[in-house]
Amino acid sequence: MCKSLIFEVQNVNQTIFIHYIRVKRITIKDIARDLKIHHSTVSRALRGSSTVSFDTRKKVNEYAREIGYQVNMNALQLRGSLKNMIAIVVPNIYHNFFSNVVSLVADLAFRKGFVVSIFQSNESYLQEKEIVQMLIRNNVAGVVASVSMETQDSGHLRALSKYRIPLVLFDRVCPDLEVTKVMVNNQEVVASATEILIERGYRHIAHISGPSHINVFGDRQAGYLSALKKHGLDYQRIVRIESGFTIDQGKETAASLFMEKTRPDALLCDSHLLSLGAIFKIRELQLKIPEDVGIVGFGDNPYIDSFNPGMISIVQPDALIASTVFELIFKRIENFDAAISETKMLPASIIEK
Amino acid sequence: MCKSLIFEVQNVNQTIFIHYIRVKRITIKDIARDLKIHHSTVSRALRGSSTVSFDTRKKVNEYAREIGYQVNMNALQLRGSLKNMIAIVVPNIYHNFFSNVVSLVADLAFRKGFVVSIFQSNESYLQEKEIVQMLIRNNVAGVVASVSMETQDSGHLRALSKYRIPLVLFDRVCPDLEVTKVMVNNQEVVASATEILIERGYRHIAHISGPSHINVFGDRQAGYLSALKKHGLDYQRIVRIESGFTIDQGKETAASLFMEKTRPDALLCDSHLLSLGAIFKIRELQLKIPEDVGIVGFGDNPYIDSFNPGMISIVQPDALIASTVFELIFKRIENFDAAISETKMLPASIIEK
DNA sequence: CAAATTATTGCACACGTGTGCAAATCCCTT
DNA sequence: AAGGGATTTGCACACGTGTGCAATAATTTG
Repeated sequence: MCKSLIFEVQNVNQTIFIHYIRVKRITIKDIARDLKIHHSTVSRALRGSSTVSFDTRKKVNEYAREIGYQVNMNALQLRGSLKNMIAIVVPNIYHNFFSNVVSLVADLAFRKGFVVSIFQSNESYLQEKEIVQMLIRNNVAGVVASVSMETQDSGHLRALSKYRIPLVLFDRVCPDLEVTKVMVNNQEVVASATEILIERGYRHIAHISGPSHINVFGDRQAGYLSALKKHGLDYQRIVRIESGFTIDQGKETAASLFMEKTRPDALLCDSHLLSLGAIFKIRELQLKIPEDVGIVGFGDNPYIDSFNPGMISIVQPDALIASTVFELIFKRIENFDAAISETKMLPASIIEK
Repeated sequence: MCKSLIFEVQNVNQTIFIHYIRVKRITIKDIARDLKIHHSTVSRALRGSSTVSFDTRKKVNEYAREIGYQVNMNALQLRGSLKNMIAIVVPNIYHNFFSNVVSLVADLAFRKGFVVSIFQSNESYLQEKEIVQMLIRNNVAGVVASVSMETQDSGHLRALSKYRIPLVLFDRVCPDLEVTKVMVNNQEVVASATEILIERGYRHIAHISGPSHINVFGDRQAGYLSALKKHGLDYQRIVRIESGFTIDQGKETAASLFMEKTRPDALLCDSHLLSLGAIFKIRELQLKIPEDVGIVGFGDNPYIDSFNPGMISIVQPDALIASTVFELIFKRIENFDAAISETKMLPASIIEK
């Protein structure tokens, strides 16, 4: 009944064994046998075809329900390369920004009858590549992604086009890839936030950011620099963090910045967790926010503001991003060539405390 | 090249249309044709069979890589009901507890070569049922789930057994279902937390909980009541919230509790978001924590404690839960009948501030 | 009542893959 | 050169489903 065979597969960085299990499932042929009719008739009856007599249709549907028949999607998809799964690939889901967007897109897609799968790259290019290849193997209808920090090469994403699987990138995108994109006006909003700091009198503003080859961070760094230039400030300091953002990194980076000969009096943090870490470190150092140090963070945590740590928050339009992303991927699933290379730029807002 | 057909499908509560797209993909037959050999030889070559000559093997693999061939998992799964996808079904991923556990299980599974899909029931029984049926249709290797608040009937989960798809429930489980379970000692830890409140002098302790038919909440309510009884306290007050937990609900519930004739002097909150809401309301009312009101919350947010709102946190062992869950689902994927109806009870801990 | 029309059902194939078995090719030995 | 074993390749089928087409059954028509 249950025969198990072992299968060698080359994974990210190790050879592992996948155990494939063989079990028999209830099929239309079982129904056909029991009802003494042909399985093609069963198929038509289940699809509600009017070429099947009402009696047969009724009998088949009732019996199918009785024995708990479920169609085998693999057969269905194999037959016609039928697809009803949308995959979402994000660096992680513990950043509220990602889990919010993912949640919202998933709900919209579910309502339209799609199955939504969520995948985490863990900010690893290799894992991201592995995931994308797996998605091709699994015949997904469409892919929504925000790339990892390590991702510079976009070959794995190009492969999706080869298989005519539509792709929509959001937030973090590949600049060299001509594909549907949903982005936030990072440069503009960070420039504004920096100006707010300047207007409030801070003169030594440091920017804790990510690798500049990622549009999100490159744009923010450009916005930061343009604001400094506009106001003729000399001091400029960008710390680029290459791996994923954590609270500890926020703490450490803040600590080392405060050790530098020219101490910053304001921190512009590109991630919610970084700003939290920075705040903890600042409190440890017995400094006050915003009197001693100004903080700008990305407030993807809806309730953190309620603790009123005195920071300025840049808020991304999660719901708008999600609905735009879904609208575009849906359009492209219906017609692969539609909205290709379309870029939407959505406005972030700033909450001053 | 791209023929699109429309398909009527009965969804949760509406009839919707799924657009199935037909595209042709690169197959081993393409490789066979180009290399003028039989597709079965290609198949063997790709699998690294030693019955294929070294030259042919090399030629095939190089060509496959060159044209970007990816195996069609649908065909693979259809052939032998091969399965390499683990599905995780949770009420949502915006509660840190769930996103943490999901994240960790996903990573462990990925390392073993499984593909992990994450699904949200949104605390809805109907959506949960829909998801589970879809998982059966899609031939998953195993299912990990934490049920929605609405889930009382477990028929949809039983259906998994019929198809011999292993199931591991964690945290919120179905009491009437004989299946592998990973739980936390809720009753015990809540009893302890309640006793801590009592020892600190609080006498009117209210409990904001969930529907008692869910083990997690039923157990916690029992723990709460047993502690009160043990210390001979009269006041007992349980507010049962039937839908998902939000910050606003925490606020509202706290507000209404403080309007009652006997005002509670401590709140035991069954969710992180509930306790946050309660804290905000308490601050609004100009009350102090812990002087005026004691708060116990489920601290599934690792950094919230750093804001030191003066609360007592019950911390669940996320990593241990995740590794236990994965260990069990893996065992059951290898052998469906192993560890069935095994129940693991893991210890939560209390952080006093 | 026979013929024509329509309603219903069965047959066979395709989708992409892997594998048992047979056929074909190769190399070695005598 | 012929036989024999070992190596390599091809053939055919199965997995579950849906659909064009043909065959049958039921109904209507003249």
